[in-house]
Amino acid sequence: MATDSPVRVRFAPSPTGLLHIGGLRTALYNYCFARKHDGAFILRIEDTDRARYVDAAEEDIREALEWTGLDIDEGPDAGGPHAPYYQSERKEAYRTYAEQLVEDGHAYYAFDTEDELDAMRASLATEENPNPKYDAQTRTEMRNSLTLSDAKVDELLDAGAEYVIRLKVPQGEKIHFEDEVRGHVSFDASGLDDQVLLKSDGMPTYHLANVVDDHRMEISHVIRGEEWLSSTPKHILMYRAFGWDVPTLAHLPLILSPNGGKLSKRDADEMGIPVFVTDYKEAGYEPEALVNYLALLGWHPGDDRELFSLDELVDAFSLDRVGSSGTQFDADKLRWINEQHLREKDDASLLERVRDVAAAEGYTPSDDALQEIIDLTLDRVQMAHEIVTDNRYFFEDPETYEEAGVEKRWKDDSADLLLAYADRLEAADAFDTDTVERELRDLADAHDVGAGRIIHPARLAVSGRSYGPGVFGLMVGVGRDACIRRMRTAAERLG
RNA sequence: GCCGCGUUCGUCUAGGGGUCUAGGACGCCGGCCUCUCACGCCGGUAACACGGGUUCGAAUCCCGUACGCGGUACCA
Repeated sequence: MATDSPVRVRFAPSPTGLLHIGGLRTALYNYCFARKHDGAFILRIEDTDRARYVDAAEEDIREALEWTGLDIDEGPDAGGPHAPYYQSERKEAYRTYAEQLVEDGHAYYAFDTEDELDAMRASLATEENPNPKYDAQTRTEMRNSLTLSDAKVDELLDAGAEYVIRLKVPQGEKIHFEDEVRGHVSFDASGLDDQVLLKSDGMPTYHLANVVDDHRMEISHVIRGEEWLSSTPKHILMYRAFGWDVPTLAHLPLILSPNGGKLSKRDADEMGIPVFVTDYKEAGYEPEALVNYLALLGWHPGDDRELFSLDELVDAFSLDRVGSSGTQFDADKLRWINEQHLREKDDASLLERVRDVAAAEGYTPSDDALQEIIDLTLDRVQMAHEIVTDNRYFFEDPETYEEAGVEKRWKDDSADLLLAYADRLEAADAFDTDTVERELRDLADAHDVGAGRIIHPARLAVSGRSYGPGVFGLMVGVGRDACIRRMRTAAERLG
């Protein structure tokens, strides 16, 4: 294993759709590992599947990485010594490598058509073995350069017949490797099939392109999802056939849906758990929070800390603290982490953040007013947008009054008390929390009632709700004219 | 079906032969604070999948079973 070489890791997504949350976590772990070891973080676009290629996917990946702050050292935009970073642009190079394998006896041409393959599988499939392989056994009965004469093979090749190149998996061999998160892993080669390396359209499969690129880009550590664990022995075989060192391997546990299954678009929608990174952005999560949460999903810092900035994650990260079991997504915890990050934001950036949110809702308060609203609401929300969307009374008069609140707090004398309070506020020579409170308490004394007798109706009148920030601050945040107006309106509406 | 990987509170996890009457966090419940709601603080609930073995001693090591997940494509 390449242990002394400089750390070079890659995030190698396939542009087949929007970037999945699991993909972002893979990118994050790679990023942290690279930064931790002063290595390089490389982005490589694995666009070898023409059929599933989605044009907007690459832009989405780029945006997701930028949003979360995972800076790329080498890649399509950043450039680098191993360009191009698109596999589709290296089509011919892979063919050369595949042919080299054929020449060396580690791979072979196969001319079987899709129908022939289907027929083979159909005839061999049994209940015991529903997925027959193209392996050491079956390849002897198929049309390939192992069963056909050299002359026939040349003839087919010359005639431009469609073919693939398949890996010639050795028989009865045990393939062992060390995984940084799982320890020792071994597979029996007879359980593998003769993996297609070069497709009939001339494109490499993932397996070929991945091994070739990881080698030529001098990737030191392959950190990827557990879904690749089963194909790792094929990759090892290829490294061996090429005579290359195998990078250090680390397979990350998969992210599961809260009900245990795979995190799918469908049940994610049903449980309000976005699958795509862009959906988190749209839902209003702080990128720092998402990153923090994702880091903790399958990795543990070794102490009791839970709140991390990206830099702190880098500092604390190590592969040997990555867990090996699948991990269920917990939206509540994410929200909690989001809340913590929101509170750690400095005033200026929080103000800017909330200003954007307000603007999106059609509100354009002054910075002073907005700052006041933030001060009043920050410890009552988990999401930035909730400062605005859960507290619209700062921007507009309430149209309705919370029923349970009215039931509980609105008494026979409430209207009269509020009317009197409104008059006092109108006459007051200031409108700050002290004045507002003093006027209220004086009024309560004058009527010989508890302050709550006015406080609660006032809150109801001004915000339409029975809960929220302390009334005095709330009223100042709403403003004198609006408060007076709303109290008089409520007195009229609620009697 | 076969192959592989996994299994500690509901969830994320710590712990990796004795320090474990199993620790932390989220959630949930209760209390305090209080004009309400939050915040904060205090307290509580709740787990070693099961069965065998090894050992003086097992959550920790081994085997088996169950369950979960992944793979089993000219998809990645």
